[in-house]
Amino acid sequence: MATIDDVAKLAGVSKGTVSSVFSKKRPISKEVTERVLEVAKELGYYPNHIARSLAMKKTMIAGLKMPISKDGIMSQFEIQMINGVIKECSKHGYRVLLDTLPEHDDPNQFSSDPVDGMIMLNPRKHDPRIARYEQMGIPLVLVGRPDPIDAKVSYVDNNNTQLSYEVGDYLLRSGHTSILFLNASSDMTVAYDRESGLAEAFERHGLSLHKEYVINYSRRLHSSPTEYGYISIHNTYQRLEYTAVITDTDRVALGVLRAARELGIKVPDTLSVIALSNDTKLAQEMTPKLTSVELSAEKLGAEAAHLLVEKMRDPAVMRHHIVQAELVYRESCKQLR
Amino acid sequence: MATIDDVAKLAGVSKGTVSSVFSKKRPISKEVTERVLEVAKELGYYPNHIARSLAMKKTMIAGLKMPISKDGIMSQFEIQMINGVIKECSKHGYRVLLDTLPEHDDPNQFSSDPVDGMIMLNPRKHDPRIARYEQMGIPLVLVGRPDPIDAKVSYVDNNNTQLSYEVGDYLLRSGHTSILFLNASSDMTVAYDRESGLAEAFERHGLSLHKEYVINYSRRLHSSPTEYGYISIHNTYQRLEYTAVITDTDRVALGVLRAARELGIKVPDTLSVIALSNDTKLAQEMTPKLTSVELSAEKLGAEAAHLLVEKMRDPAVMRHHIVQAELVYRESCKQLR
DNA sequence: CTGAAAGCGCTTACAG
DNA sequence: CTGAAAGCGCTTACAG
Repeated sequence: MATIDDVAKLAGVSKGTVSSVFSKKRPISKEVTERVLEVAKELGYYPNHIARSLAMKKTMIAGLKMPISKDGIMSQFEIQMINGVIKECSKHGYRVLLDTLPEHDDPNQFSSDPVDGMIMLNPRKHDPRIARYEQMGIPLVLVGRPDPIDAKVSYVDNNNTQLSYEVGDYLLRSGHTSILFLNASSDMTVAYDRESGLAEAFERHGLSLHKEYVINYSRRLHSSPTEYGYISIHNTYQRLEYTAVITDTDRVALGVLRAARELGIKVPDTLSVIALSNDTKLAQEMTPKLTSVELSAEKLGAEAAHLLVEKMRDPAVMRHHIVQAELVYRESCKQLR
Repeated sequence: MATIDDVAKLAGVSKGTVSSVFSKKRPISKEVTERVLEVAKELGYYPNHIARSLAMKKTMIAGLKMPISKDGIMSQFEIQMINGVIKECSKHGYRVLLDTLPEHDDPNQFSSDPVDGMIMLNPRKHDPRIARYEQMGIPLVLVGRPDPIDAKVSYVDNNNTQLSYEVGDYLLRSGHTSILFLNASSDMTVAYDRESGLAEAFERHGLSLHKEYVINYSRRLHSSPTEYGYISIHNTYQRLEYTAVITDTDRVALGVLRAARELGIKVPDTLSVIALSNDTKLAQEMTPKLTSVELSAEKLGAEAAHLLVEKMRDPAVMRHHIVQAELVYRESCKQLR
């Protein structure tokens, strides 16, 4: 393919002039501009992004480091997060490089990415990569908090514990005292955070969260989140007699609603339902419309990207940002008093 | 940050030697290797990907050209497709550059991407970018067929026309003669393809597809796909008296089911419902379980990536690949005879 | 407004 | 096994 040299020669000008015609960084006379453009078109010349990046030390690309799980499945949360990153980046003229390649065993094989900055998902404990990006002088923003917490690194995160406290408090204040909690899979830190938040709400109301009212999703036991919700209601409703159920996601709630319909339980009249995340975005399209928490995975991504953009402008910027998930009241909960 | 020169000097060797230590492209003695590695570590040296790319004319990055809609929403189809692309690319050591930046008005501003090849979504009619990538010598694979069809470009696509023929044929053979078609937005080529496939099925059965039985989604008129399905049933059921409805996606079907419930229409007893795509993956979690088409968006992405990897190895490769969408029979359709 | 030249940080024949 | 030098295709002071 044609290079800047080819164009310069054929147009009878210097490379610098051709460069300026395309970058517009210094004024070029109209005649010359036209001649260069014409020749460029004739030759099918397009500036080489890599060469330009090398010369300018700037790529206008933001990296997103996101190890892909072995089964290759991205969660809805990840997907929305990516979406947020992309939107925010493209707003500022950055493109996004998805780096899903697994880490090489040999740290010497570690190669820099052609990026101006990096967003890293789910940092591990004592993640060595954090120091590496520091050394390379690549601005870094984490999604999820660093462990141990490091005041020198920027990150964004959700307020999971506080959130389930809020949800629990809302239901308890509404007069519900017996609440079924269909939590996330127990190996997720978010499940832990949520349970402790909910337990705290119970305590605050002089009650306690009974173990048998907490069920965890299990990929092994449940064929799908919806099935998980469906089965759990059928298995427990007679026995436990709760007046409200908190579900992991809206998909789980979908199963709860179905089971309720079958059992003749009116939602929200005899059973209130509330979902801790709005995965499928279908909450307001259900019958009844589902009261749910907007986790704002997308916002999380957008905030991370926003922070990164700032950091790329000024590497001294250092900040933490907690994205407040928001409880959206719709039609699936009822005040008992 | 440290460069190859710094390392070379401090280790008392040439740049070429340092280069070889990292690339392992030619053997370096053990002593020298160790010395270089030590110095590199001390200096915090990591090879510069951009400089390497320029020298090698190879980036190990695949581009994914995907204009982001103004509201910034990616459809489930796009998301799954991206997922497929990423999986396949990372399998072959490629990272993915998401290029969501809107096309610049000025074609002279068009800049090459730092990629070894490109996957482009939804090519437009007479898309000028196709020729551009050709000129730049960048291997290109389209997702969706080029318009007009160009034998020189590689692409993957669904068999949309045939598929809706199949769906129509299935319903007609089942004894349905009056079918409502809630099609995609009319500006999408897929909407055209589907309608012509369905019309063909009608003809084959000696019938014809009446215009008023075909409704197109409109972002302006409908607040959501689900709403589109819901409203459309309410607006037409008394007047048109169909026994089956084909919907654009499963989300539209969700609205249809809700409207049917309200109107006391039994699905599938008095109304059969079938969705042409399985966007939310909720088809089998609905009540009744929805008969729907599995478009295999992810497969589409993976196939595109696979083709691209081949093309990057050998630019002469040229191929079309049709991903067969599959009609999955569940519980929402009834045989009338 | 334009040119000549150095420089960005690597790789790669060529030589030894 | 290693070095010196040219080259990848741009940008950017410096000079005029």
